[in-house]
Amino acid sequence: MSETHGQEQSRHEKLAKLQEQGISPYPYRWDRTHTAAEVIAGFDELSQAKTEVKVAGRLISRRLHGKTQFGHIQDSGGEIQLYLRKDTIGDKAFDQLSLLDTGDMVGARGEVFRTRMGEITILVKELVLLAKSLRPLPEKFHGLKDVEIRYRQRYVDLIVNPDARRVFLARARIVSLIRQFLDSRDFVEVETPTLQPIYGGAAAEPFKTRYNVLNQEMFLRISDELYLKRLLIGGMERVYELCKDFRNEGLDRTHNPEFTQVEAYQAYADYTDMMTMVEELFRFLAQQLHGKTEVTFGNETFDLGKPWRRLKFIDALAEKIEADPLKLSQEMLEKAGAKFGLQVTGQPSRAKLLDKLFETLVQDHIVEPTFVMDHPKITCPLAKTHRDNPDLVERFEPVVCGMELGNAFSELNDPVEQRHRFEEQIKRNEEFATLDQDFCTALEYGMPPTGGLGLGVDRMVMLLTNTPSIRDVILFPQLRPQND
RNA sequence: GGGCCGUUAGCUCAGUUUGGCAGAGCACCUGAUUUUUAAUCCGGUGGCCGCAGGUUCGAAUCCUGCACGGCCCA
Repeated sequence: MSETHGQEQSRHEKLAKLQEQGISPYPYRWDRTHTAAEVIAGFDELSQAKTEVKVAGRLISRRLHGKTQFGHIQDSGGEIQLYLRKDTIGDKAFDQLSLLDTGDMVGARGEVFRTRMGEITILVKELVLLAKSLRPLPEKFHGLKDVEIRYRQRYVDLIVNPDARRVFLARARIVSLIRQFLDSRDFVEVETPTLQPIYGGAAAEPFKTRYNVLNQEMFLRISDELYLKRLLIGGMERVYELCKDFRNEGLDRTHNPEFTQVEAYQAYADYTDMMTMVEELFRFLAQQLHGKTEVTFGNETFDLGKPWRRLKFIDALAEKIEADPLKLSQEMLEKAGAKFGLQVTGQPSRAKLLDKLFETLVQDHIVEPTFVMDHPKITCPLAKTHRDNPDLVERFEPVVCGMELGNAFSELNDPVEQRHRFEEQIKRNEEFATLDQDFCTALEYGMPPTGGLGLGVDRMVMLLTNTPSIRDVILFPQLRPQND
């Protein structure tokens, strides 16, 4: 056991004294009858009938007054004040209160009343220690601000920062509302492999692992796309999956190596249907969450009730570089990149250069909800060729405040073209290009025309809760290991 | 990958410019206090100043390297 000092030492001493006195610091259960919120909501009835209530939670504050004590306990839905009197709980029990600390889990039994200052309070007849806390909590007034401790010890953050609790409750609500939205449109939720023998569905570096029994290299999925499309081939006309994807890439304000994505595929639809669905989904989420469609993110406020702006990839980029991006050679693209201060590592492909140029020159400056649409064909092997322009694909990315929220296509369902596009990608030496033979085989059985959509749930939560860092919407974000 | 900033008590922070006893508030401990609520009042405890080197009579402070975190750029 590690050495303890100061406040921790004092708590260990109290623990020992409790045990000497035959008081279990870690009893088995407590029959709670009411939550803090229920006591407050039911106050009139409870106080009138002098109903005895049993509450439980973490003791988060104490105010000692000689022969009385006040304190608050916090449970998952709120706080309630406790009032302890020596003449109510008895001399011995009152003396034993000195062995309690803020941070301890306790159960309290008593009657409800309103104090002189008007606060609903429990006059405690019995106070039971439910779990001794051996470490002091951060100070209540300034809270816990050190972001590193907040992320590394999220449990402490959740105890002391109401804002952290608010964001994660909102996240749970958003996830639930996304399911509700899709379920109500007859989408079927499915589960596809996280461990995949070949990765695909995006251009990203995968995490590699090994399945010993098969002596086979495996990958954590970077996307669910190719499995979900197999289900459309199998006759499931509307499917979705809400799960973690993994990308072996950098860490920053909008990237975590494991992140949550919802992917939905709808047979007989195209990307314009997916645009409508995105608009409806965000309108629904904002309305359900905030009671209005106006959303504020940082300094920007916009109305998710309105249709999103449509911005053609090629037009927007052409305006910035003053040339037709489709007609520029590799060398000219590299020159343009250099001109605008782009630093692309390794040997950048044409597709990557176009993407980077667009990101820097256009996407980062987009504020209002926008569908960036009709990308150059080479940037994406899985989208259907544009019905009006053979050099483009029917694809769009929802972007808000420079943040890419997802990706959607009219899904390519021509098996011959699909195989060709994969092969071309590999021939061009695109990073992380793969050819999933079984997926190509599946397509040969016939996939209906399909609209597909992937949305980054973490970023959606950021947007809808006005949280600028992805680490504040992921309970346990990735950090570098501490070495000590 | 590059630049800038941060790391001091359990927590929130001063102190670094100009080297000279390690500080405050809250928390904690002792005492007073039977309707308080950032309770109040008396007295007290608590430090690997992120880590490792260097300069100096003397380093939290100056220099070098490293770690972690944040912001910006790419």
